[in-house]
Amino acid sequence: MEFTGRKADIFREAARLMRANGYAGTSMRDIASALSIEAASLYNHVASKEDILKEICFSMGDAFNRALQEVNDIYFNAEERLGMAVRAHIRLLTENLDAGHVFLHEWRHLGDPALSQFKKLRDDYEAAFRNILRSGEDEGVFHEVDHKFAVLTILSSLNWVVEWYRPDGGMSPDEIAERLSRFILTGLSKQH
Amino acid sequence: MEFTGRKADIFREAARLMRANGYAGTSMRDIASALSIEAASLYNHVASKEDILKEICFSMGDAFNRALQEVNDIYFNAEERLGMAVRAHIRLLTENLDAGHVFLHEWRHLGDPALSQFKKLRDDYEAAFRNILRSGEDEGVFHEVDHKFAVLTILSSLNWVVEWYRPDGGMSPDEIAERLSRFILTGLSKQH
DNA sequence: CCTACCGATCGGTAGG
DNA sequence: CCTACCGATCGGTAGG
Repeated sequence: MEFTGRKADIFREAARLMRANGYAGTSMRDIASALSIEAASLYNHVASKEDILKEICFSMGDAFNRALQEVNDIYFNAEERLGMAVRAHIRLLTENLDAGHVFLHEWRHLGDPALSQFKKLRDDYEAAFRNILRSGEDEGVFHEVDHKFAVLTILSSLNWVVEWYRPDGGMSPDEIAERLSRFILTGLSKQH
Repeated sequence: MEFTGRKADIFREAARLMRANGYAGTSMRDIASALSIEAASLYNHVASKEDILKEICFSMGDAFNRALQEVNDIYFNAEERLGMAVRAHIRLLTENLDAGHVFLHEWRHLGDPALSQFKKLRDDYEAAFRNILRSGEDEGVFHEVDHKFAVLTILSSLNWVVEWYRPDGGMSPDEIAERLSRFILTGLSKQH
């Protein structure tokens, strides 16, 4: 996240607490207490609790879209672009585990119009991903599949990383991305 | 879920509300109101709010383990067993979308000792799934992969179904299971 | 960034 | 299953 100073502190601690206890389970007093200030002082930096959620969700959503845009702007073949997209996705999630979790699960606490904007951001991302699958078919290297279904399945296996990834575990983010790419491309079976 | 009468009503409405608003975002008054009774009346049927969460999480966890046990008890080859396990998993989730969502995401609000018991239930399930992959390698039909990593990836793509499945959508649960099995086995690529 | 405070709502209990 | 209620905590504001 591109924030600095006090605001960054607030978003960081809020994301950490909301990941652990959910949006409704995290009070403004919890966030303030983590920063050793009073709850009322938070309102000098943010307008409301939902404002904090908005900033976290949209900063992550923007980062995902920018990263995928970059991958799709350069010319590479579909398999290379898939690998790059997977790596970028895994890097963003593993470098922002707390905000990533909030982005993936707590957005449902947004109210309109933020909720609709957020869904659009997510739809854009999925569309850019489908784009890669279509290229792969055009190049004759990917099976013809239901793009919507395939992208949801692929993203689900990427997103679950926030549930089990540990920075001090045995695998680096790029190693995880590499294995996921291979799995997405070739599957489990030897004979098909 | 195997409950009947008033208790079943409570669990059903609680799961629906907790899926939409999270555990902390669902009050006992919300649940009572959905049943047109007073909050205090709920305590004639359940001991506490956490008690409701416990029942939902454990009834789903038990159902998943029983289903997978059944698959593994019958003799079939690994590829058949994988297909049956996937189908059973998708059926359970799509038939219990609300409870499934709570099972997958709200368990973190459990306190010990329930939390530890729940994690054990989940670990048992993952172990039974790894069992299938090991059989597949022994039979020489599956690639040798990191079982822990592979099972997490497979389950993630199955679990994401609760996020996008709509009963009135175009795909039946068994159709979804069929496509997921194929994807898990063969992946996207034509040449590998 | 703080003190002091608002009305609303929370999980839960007593007693019937 | 209800009325009546408890102490605690909630998001947020006024005013400095």
